[in-house]
Amino acid sequence: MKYEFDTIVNHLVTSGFVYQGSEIYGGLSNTWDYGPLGAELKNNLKKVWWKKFVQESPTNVGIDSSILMNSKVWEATGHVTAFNDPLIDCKNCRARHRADELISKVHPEINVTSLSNEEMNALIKDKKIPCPVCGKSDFTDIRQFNMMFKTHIGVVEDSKSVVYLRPETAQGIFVNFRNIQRTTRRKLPLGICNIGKSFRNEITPGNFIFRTREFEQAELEFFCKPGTDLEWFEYWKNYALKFLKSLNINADKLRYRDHDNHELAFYSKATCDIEYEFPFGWGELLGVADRTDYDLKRHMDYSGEALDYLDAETGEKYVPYCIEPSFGVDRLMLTVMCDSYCEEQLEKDSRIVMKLHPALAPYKIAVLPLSKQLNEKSKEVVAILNKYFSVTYDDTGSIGKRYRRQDAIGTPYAVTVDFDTANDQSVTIRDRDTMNQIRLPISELVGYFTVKLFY
RNA sequence: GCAGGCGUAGUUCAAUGGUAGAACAUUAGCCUUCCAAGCUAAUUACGCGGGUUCGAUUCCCGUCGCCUGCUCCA
Repeated sequence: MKYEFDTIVNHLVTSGFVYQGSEIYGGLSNTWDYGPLGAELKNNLKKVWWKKFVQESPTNVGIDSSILMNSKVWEATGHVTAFNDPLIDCKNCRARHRADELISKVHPEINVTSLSNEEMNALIKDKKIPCPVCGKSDFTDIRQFNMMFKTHIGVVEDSKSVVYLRPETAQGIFVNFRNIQRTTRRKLPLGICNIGKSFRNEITPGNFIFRTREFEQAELEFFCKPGTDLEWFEYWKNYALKFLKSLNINADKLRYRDHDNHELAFYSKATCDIEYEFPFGWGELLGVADRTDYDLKRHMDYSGEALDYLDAETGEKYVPYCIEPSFGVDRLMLTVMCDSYCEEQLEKDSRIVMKLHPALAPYKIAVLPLSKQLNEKSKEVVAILNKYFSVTYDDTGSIGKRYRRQDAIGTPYAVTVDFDTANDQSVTIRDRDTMNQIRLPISELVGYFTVKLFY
């Protein structure tokens, strides 16, 4: 069943998963805040990612690196000069294009990445490359838009204190490679994980939280011996897909997409995306890239520090290659929210259910007294369960209505306290997906849910 | 950023050059006691700013935001 994107977005916004940023001031374009439910879901998502990529991995460790970095980092990586889109406007129809793409569309044999802006300008004029929209060839000169956000350290805005908000979290890992390798005493292969915010001044953000200028990444930089990189590339491609499937994401809506040579990033030897079929179409969820030894080598050049690795067994010294699976956390959010949303027709009416994996659900258990007179006993049950699980409580409206409310936010279990509870010390557990009910003693609840909610 | 469309309670929709109604939702009470029941109340809206006008939610301009396309990539 396919649902309109607007329908899903509306549900997420009205139920407390996502709010428009700065809403009371008329909003700020393409900024979003996660509400109580969204924040829980996002934390859960990061938790299971960390569990799969750090905790359960024999090779990987995790760090938390800072957003602000020495500007030389971005000179070394090439972001200051190359993380720019060469934009060009058609004077006739006013459409905006990327100059490099204009050229490669008509002349795929030309390697546009090696061209300077002046060369591209000249080429477009010489070859009379047409505008794909109106067909004329009458363009402005190329204008460079740096996609990195700039700010200043210190209260005085002089040029010496310019710093950038990182456009990717990866560099926090590369610059720490030596520290981590030394302090953990790990041998290669060694993977280093990092979750954090990145910032890109995108030209065209949109599709709700799919593309925003501030976004969160969950990245792994996996360092290995040159020559073994393609093997690891395949390994992490599979691992990433398996991870997504373990979250009950519909496998039919997931696919690999290999990058053609001409669309590879300047630092990458091979890249494969995993895409999800959103209601608005296929979109990238994560990318796995073979970054080769590009980053470490550049940092060696620019910092003058040795970042190579000594294999004590063989005596070999080399600069490791790096495989990077890079997740967009907000895109993962959007994926699980879209994927789990459904509307079910029941006998008398219908219900909205978010069939979230229990490990991801904002609330694991809703405690619902059958009557408001049972408040006291119900709150005792809450106090037992909330030591272990994220629990919510609701005593307003009919019991059926409260079940529906929990369905709509993805709560997998409801515990109902009724008039027998005081006598038999038992409660009814209602399952979100099947709507079945079982009765269980209160003393067995924690054990029961621990098993049910295990990821 | 460019082109087109849109902007009235939380949601879905009305009406109007004389400042707005409904349904659902929400909250409280009664009733009920395991899947959106009923009754009685209550809360809540013309995105923002300026202009025309005696008077603007309505007309005009600007702005902000949203949607669609160009775009792109975590």
